[in-house]
Amino acid sequence: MQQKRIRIKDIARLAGVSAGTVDRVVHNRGNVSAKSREAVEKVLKEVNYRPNIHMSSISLKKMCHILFVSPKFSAGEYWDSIYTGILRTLDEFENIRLSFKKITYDQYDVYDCKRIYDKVLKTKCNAVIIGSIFQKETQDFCHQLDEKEIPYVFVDSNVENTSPVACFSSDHYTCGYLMGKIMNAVMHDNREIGILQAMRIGNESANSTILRKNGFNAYLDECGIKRKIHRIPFNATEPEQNNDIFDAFFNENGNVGGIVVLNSRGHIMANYLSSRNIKNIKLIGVDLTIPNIAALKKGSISALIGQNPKSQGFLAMRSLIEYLIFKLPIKVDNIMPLDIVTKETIDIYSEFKDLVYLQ
Amino acid sequence: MQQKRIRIKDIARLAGVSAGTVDRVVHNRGNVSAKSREAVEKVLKEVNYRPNIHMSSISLKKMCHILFVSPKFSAGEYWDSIYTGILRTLDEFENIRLSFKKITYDQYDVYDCKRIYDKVLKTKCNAVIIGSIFQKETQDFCHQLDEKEIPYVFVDSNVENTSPVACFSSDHYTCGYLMGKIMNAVMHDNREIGILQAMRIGNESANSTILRKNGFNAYLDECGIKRKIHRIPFNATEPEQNNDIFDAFFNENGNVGGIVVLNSRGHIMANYLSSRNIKNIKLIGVDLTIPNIAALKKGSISALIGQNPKSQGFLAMRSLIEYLIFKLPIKVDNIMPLDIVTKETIDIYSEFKDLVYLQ
DNA sequence: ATAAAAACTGTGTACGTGCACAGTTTTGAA
DNA sequence: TTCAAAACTGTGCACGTACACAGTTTTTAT
Repeated sequence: MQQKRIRIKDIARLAGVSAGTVDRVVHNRGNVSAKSREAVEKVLKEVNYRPNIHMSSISLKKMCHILFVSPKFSAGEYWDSIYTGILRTLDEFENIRLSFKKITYDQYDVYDCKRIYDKVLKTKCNAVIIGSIFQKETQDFCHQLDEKEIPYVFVDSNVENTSPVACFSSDHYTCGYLMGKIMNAVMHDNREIGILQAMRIGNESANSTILRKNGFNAYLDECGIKRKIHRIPFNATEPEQNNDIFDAFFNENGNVGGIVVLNSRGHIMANYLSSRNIKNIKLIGVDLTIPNIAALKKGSISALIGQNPKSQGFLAMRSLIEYLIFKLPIKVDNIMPLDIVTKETIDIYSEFKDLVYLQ
Repeated sequence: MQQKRIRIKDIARLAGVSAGTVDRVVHNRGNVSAKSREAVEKVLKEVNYRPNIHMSSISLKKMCHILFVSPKFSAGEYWDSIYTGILRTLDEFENIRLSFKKITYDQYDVYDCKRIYDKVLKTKCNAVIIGSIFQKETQDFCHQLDEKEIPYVFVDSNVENTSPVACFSSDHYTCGYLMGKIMNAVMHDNREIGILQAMRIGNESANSTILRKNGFNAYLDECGIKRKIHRIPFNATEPEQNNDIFDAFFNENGNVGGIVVLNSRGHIMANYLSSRNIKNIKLIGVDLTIPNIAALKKGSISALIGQNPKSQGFLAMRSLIEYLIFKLPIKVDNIMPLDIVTKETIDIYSEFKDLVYLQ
């Protein structure tokens, strides 16, 4: 069963070179003649060499600097969960020489994001984990990373026209599609639907919210559902203004029976409905943040979709380490599952997800 | 950030003994005076020593033999998924000296199970992963393992009055409860419900099926649902006889609108219904086996509950390694999540679960 | 043709643990 | 008191890799 593993030394012998040369080939360090390299590569292929990761870890002398760039977050929020997942991986690889830092920007201020991206580019680091909000700015950022040959990994969502080492995100379109399905299941009448989407300053780039909206509409179309759909404005930066906005909306539209919140702020609408004592409107949201869970438990949210952010962070960091340190092949596109959570399942779900990471 | 890790050597110095003595204390190998042990233990506590896992792996000389005892299985079945998970862990720890063997019994023949258990007890091994069907026999088996001080881990379900290192299973009661909830959601009329449970030879011990039934009934009770419920007999050992059994049942009970299959053989009922061209009966099943998935995709099963068997195997094996090799603290009770899968979500679910393990 | 530079190659060490073995002290029986 | 056995303790090696450094060969410039 446990046949003797092939070592660098064995490969050196088979290829008729020294261990140092094999090492140079394996790590692509240069200073190897074409003849030697070919000989070594031939043997490597023949024996399917896989380095002993324990020995690699031990012998690694270089310090590896990794940065996490993401929107600002507080405890229990979506991005905090991603961060927690990253820390979990760091804990697992505590015996490897790694330095890690997070650096955050205001997700409602594209200029702050740019500023932070520039700051990162000036920092000496070996890899970046990116939580992107602004498509175009992130593209530019990535192209500069490409130039500097700094690898990067996406969490939360992919960014087009970039070449990340890996991407860990849920399928936002399917998320919206699922929300349509659930909304249709929980609304037992023919009333109208409201869609909540954040008002963002400047041009609204193709982000997760848009994809979710497309998925939501697609479900309704496919099923031939002909409910009237309203867009409900929503102020993410100044939440205290929302009560007035919502009041105005419901004054005009009295026949709304279901609301879909396409970002993680479902609890704001939930609390509004509670405060106005409106009870017959079904609410579907995204992300198992602490306030969302509270609203779910109270019954003011009917269902939440979980995107497994902790696992995203965990896996992103792990992929990066495998790529950087262990030179292992990495799967680029990784779609995380969407969890449907209701009042009845939230407790078992929470308990479980506290302990569990997907891998 | 990366402060110098404390080594065995450092502890030896701090405790005023040699590295060998520290090693003996850490691994509980005896041959240490009370005075030395106390000194070392004091330092260990103070510095919160955690051995470098890579060095441990490298230096470990002993071969560790692990056995997996489970019901017989073929490719794509429930127990095969658990096995696949175990193999995944073995792959991850390929650099550790491990030997692994599976040994299976007929889950419908308690005598075969006993015979296999006896065989295991005669084999020299360091730990056992147990997939239990027969409660009482497994208890006896475990007590004998206890005597021989051989640690064991459960997958699929827990066994009372035993002291496993860990247990990885889903909550079968909640599974049944969920099935009740789903059944209630998909049945849009007041027709009756059928429950399928395997006829097992000899005494039917408290297994997962019974727990699921209790959960199912509990949901209906809680919601005050007053549907008539029938028990449908089911021959697991001779499936070709089931057509006649089912024919007889449906002749007598024409008003059944939903069927719950409490084991992984939902596809058998699904195929029966298809063959008789019965279309208006909703079917809920357990486990994402290949034939069950096929029936789900065809639409003859409305929903399946997944128990994450791959993750169970993966985690069980990993816990065992952490316990045996790395002397890490292990969480004993580990409840795996239940996934609700429908025709719409099966593709994304399958693709994902092929790559993903919970951890 | 010769020296210098560049390209290439081999050797040797550190990493921290598990464990074997040799060496030392304590215990206990005669 | 003596000596063997038991209990205890310290030393040193193997594990396979990454990487530094010294040494060797080839190329290039004069």
